[in-house]
Order: sequence, then structure tokens, then C-alpha cells
Amino acid sequence: MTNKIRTPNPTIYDIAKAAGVSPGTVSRTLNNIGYIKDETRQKIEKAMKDLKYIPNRAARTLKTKKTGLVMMAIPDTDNPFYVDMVKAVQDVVKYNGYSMILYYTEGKKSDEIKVLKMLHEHYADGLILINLSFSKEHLKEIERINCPLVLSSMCVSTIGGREEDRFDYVGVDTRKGMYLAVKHLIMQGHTSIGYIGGVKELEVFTERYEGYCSAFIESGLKVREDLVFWKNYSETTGYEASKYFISMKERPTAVCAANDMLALGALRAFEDSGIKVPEDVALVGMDNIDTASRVKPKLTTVSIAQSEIGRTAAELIYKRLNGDEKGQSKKIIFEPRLIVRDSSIIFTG
Amino acid sequence: MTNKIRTPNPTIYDIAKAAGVSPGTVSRTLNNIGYIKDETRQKIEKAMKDLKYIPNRAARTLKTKKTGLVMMAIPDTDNPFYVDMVKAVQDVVKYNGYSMILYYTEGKKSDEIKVLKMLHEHYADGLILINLSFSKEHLKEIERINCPLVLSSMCVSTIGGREEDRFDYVGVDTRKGMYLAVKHLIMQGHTSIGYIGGVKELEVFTERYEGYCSAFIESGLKVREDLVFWKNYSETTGYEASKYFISMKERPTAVCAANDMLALGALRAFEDSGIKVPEDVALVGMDNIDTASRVKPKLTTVSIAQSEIGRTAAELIYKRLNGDEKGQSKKIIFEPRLIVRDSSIIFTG
DNA sequence: GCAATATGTAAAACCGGTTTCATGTTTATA
DNA sequence: TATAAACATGAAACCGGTTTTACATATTGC
Repeated sequence: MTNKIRTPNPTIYDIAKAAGVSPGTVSRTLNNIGYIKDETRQKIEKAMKDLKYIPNRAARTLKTKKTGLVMMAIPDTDNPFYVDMVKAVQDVVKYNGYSMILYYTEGKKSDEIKVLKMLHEHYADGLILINLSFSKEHLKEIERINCPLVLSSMCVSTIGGREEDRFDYVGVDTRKGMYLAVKHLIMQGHTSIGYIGGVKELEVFTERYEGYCSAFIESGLKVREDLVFWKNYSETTGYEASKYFISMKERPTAVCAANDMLALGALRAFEDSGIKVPEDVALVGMDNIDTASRVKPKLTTVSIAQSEIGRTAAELIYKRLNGDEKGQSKKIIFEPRLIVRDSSIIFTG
Repeated sequence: MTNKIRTPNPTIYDIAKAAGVSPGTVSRTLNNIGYIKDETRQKIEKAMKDLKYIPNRAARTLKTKKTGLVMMAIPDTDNPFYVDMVKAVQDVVKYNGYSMILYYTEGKKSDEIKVLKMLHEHYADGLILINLSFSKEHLKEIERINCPLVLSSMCVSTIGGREEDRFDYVGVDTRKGMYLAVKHLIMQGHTSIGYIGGVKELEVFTERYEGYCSAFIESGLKVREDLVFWKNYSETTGYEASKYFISMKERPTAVCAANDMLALGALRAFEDSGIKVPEDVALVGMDNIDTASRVKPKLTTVSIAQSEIGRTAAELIYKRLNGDEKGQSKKIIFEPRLIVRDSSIIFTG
């Protein structure tokens, strides 16, 4: 609260003096390394307790180059999807006695560079990057820093013979996920399906789009460019896209959104225009965020295992750190799961 | 990705050698302290660029006792309310070139102690505690560490002559918030209002309960103990509480929940039981989380300025750190705002 | 009973910066 | 021109741990 200098903590030297031993011996006791006479250990432990000794992490880090920090970078928190991941990661991080540095890039390149800078500065022991669009040079730089890194939710599609292959990867096959969602709509008899794609330049979204296309092609249908709406990945874009679909002479009988936030925006637009979901138009999203099951109609979506991804990514970091996992980079891909709710099925009682 | 030793970064000594100066001079250049000849500075800057020099934070911290880290501790992330705060804090932290360590205590005492331990170890420059129930001893210990601390969303009620008073505080008058909510219900003609209180032992909740009571008393009504349900603060409890109300011989005509998550649980219970909101029972919550405006009926709630609290708390930390804010501890209390939506008003067309 | 090995501890170097102190060089001032 | 003040830099101490080296003592094997 105040601006005074922090009360100085007792150091290893204070403990050494109090226990009548050398600092090195205190250190060895602290880390359970080498031989220590039981009597000596007890003296030292008593001194540590008496003086309320807590080791200084900076000093330790300086020598050992271990910080006890794991850094997690995500694009934003507007999408609850990421929050689920953060929670899963945090659970594992905490379990391992580490701390987590959280960073949002807000989708900005400049912020991704800052992540790199922070990584250098803080010497985070591990790094988890979710859905970021790091360039090859930056990935190379991370490789140079040589810090356990797990990429996640980036793109499965293009994995194979690329820069990213040198890193661990945990994700879900979103192409297949979107394929399932669209297939579901086609099975319901829809042939004219609007698609709200997100950001065309991000692989996360192009991959989902490919899923959309493949379902069409497989069913002998053609993808109509005018039914595909690209812009942003926020709710607003979902709203906008739906307004566009509504304005069409022959509007699609179903709409598929690249994520749930877009779908929620779409839902709002339909509601505002008096268009009933699913009676007038069917709607599916992707990510299975919490809200998806709360809105009315409940949103059909695709679960992409965000918690599992988060947990697995964090666990992989620790396996690398502890040397339990050696050798080549790992790819762990989860299966997507279609969750059919009310927004895509007309109830025929 | 690999387990090899990290590529060693160039040190200040490497720079010094490359530029033909002493390490101290490099340090002074780095920090813009004292006199440096322009020519020398340029040589040093060139060397830093050539060698891709990045200062080692641990070494710097060891000497300066500044980490560039701010720690934020919240109870959980299940409540989106906290996510809003985290985002607001992160924005300010980032703006100031710091990083944020995020920690969830999951409401556990043992985890709150860990926060203290981490604070000691990492020497975070500042600490923001949201809704935690630190004991007096722990607060004293934080005071001993002497690190800028902002408490938040704890309890306004009991502020005055207490341990917490020695710390900065940012929050909202939730007692008044709940008073507004209940008053609103009373104005709608309700006299039998069920209350889902959360955790009876937490001041955050007792304060809200006091608001509930004061509205009653002011209106000449009596608080009925059997209409007050205490347990947890999660959605499940909200569900459970409503089931309890439904089971009553004379069930309340309105239900007031201490937070929106509880209200959402209540909403689900009413829906499952075929009880219409607001026709059969009016419902209000508190916190104004995102979902509140998405469910049907849209939830009447009280906005408690979570983003403003987060931002203000973080800004206060930096004012303390920079010495812009000196002197006694500050109390910043925001006003709650009732947001009337569909769940509490019967539309009489 | 003596060499070989195991046990226990101190001293000192080291990690990579910051900061103080000392000293030398300019420049400004009288 | 002498001298004070400003400028500029190097040497060394320091922050608080870890780790290596060396040495002393205790125990074991033969």
C-alpha cells in the first residue's frame, strides 16, 4: 500500500549464521542435495522457521535458469472458449507448483512480438501459444531460445513438413468438426447453407472453411461464394453476416458459423428480424462455449475439447521440462464432437 | 520443444567487450543513467543490436528488487464476472509494460496461502486480490512484505477501523446494489421474495444479504428466514434453491439471487418445472455477466462495474509503484446500477 | 590395522545485471 | 591561467542464491 522499501527478507547467509554453518550447507539442505548430517539439517530448518526464511526466486533463477513460470498467450478473452483453456492450463500449472503468466495479444502482431520479448526477459520455463499467428522467423527465434513450447489450436491441416512441425502440437481436427456440422445440416435437407467464416487470413478459420466445403463436395453440392461471409470472428460479424443473408432474394435455409460467438451474433440478428430459428432458418456454431446451451433455441455446435487441449498442452510442457518426454515433437489431435441441440432441428411432434 | 539447454543469451559483458567499454557503461546506457558520450552510446547500441542482446530479468531483479510482474488472484473463472476483471487488469498491466501472473484460489484457504508464498518468491511488484477472504494475519504479512496491494470487491460494509483499511480498496457498493434489486421487486408488488444468498460465511455475500434485508425493512416488510437459501455461489446452488422454493406450500412470487450464476441456475430450475418467468415468478440476479442478456427471458440484474473496478485497481497499483499516489490508503467505491430486463417485469400490453 | 570409500562441511567462484567509488578528462568560470 | 564544475568511464562491490572444489572425518573392506 505504501511506497516504502520492502522489508528485506532473511537470506541464506542469515540462516547460515543463525545455524552456525556455511551458506552452501544451507543451500544443500534447501535442495536436498549431497550429504547433510541430520543434526545440522535440524539446526538449519529451525533457523529457517525462526527467521521465516523464503528463498529469493530471482537469485535462484539467475544461477539455475529456471523461473517456475509458464507463459500462456491467447488472442483474447471475449471468447469464453479461451477462458476454458486458461482454466485447464492453470490447473496443471498450479499442480506442478509453477505460476502462470497470462497474455492476450488481441490478435495484434506487435503483441506477439512482445510475447517473444517477455519470454526472453522472464525466462519462462515453458510457453503455450493458443491460436496465434506467429511467423516462421518468430517460431525460429523461439526455437533458438530453446524453451519447451506447445502450440495449440492452430492448424492441423497444414501440419506436415513445416516450421511448426518442430514443435509440440495439441489440437482438434476442426476441419472434421465443421464437416460434421455441415453434414448434419445437409442431412436435415438443407442445400443452401450460409457460412460465416471468421477471418479469411487465419488458418484456424480456413481450416474450418475447408470442412464446410468438403461436406458440400461429398454430397454433390456446389459451394456458392455469395453464401460465404468473411470478416471478423466476433459476435458483431455474426450479426452483420446474418443481416446480409436476410437481405438476399433467396436467403439460405441454414446458416453455419465458424464459431459460437459468430453464431450468437447471427441468432440475435434473426431474432431482431423476426426470423425463427430453427423453423425459418437452421443455425449451427462451433466451440461449444457455455452460452451455447443457455440461449434459446439452444445452439447446435461442435465441441472441440478446449479443456482437454489446455490440460494436455500443459502436461506436455511439464513432461518436456522433467525430461519424461524426449525426442521428436508430438502431435496430439482430439476428435471433434457434434452436439445437436434445438437450433438445427425442427421438432415434428 | 527439445530438452537441450537453452541457447545462452549474450550478457552485458559480451556487449562491453564487443563495444570496447566496461560493463558498467553498458548498464548505464541501458538505463539512461548518468553521462554517456554519444559516440560510446552508439557503439554500445550497435553491439547490442548485433548480438541481439536482451537483458536478463532475473539478474536485474536480484539487484533492483523489481520484477515487472503484477499478480492477480481471483477465486475462480467459472464466473465470467472475474474474467471481465482480469481483462481490464491485463489491459492496464500491458500498457505499463508489465506482465501479469494470474492465480485462481478456487475459494480454498490453502491456495490463498500459496498466493502469499508466490508473492514472496517472485517478488511481484504489485498485488490485486479480488474477493478473497484473507485473514488478518495474512494481510499483515502482506503489509510486512510491503508490496502495493489493492483489495477489491471484498466488503464495503465493514470498511472502517479494520485491518483492511490499511490497504487500497476498489469496489462497488453491493449492499446498495442488492437494495435496488429488491426494491425494484417490491415496487412490482412482490412481498414474498425468495433469496439465494451464496456462501453465508463470505462477507461479499453477507453484504448483499444486508441490502436485501434493508429494502424489506424500509418497506415495512419482514424478512422470512425460510425464504433465504444459503449454500454455495454456483449455478447448481441456484438450481437447488429454486427447487426448494418450488416445493414450498406457498412459494415466493419473486426470487432474488446474490449473483447471476445463481440466477441462471434458478432460471433453469423454473424452466425444468414448467414455471414461467416472469409470469409465475419474477427473477433478478446481480453482476450483469454477459450471459444475463442472452438467456430468455433476459435477466434483470445489477451492474457492478467489474471492468471499471479492474482498471481502477490496476491503475492504482501503478500510481503506488511510480509514487504518483502517496499517503493514506484510498477507497474507491463505484455505484451499482439496476438493469431492468424481462425476467422481472410482466409485460402488460 | 590400513587403505579405500563414504560422509559432512567450508570456502570460493559464479550467475548477469546495478550501483558506488574513484579517477581522468573537458569545459566553464573567475 | 588557475580552478571549480560538468562530463565520461572503469574497477569493484553487491544482490542471494547454486555449485564446484577441497579438505576433514567416519566408516567399511580386506
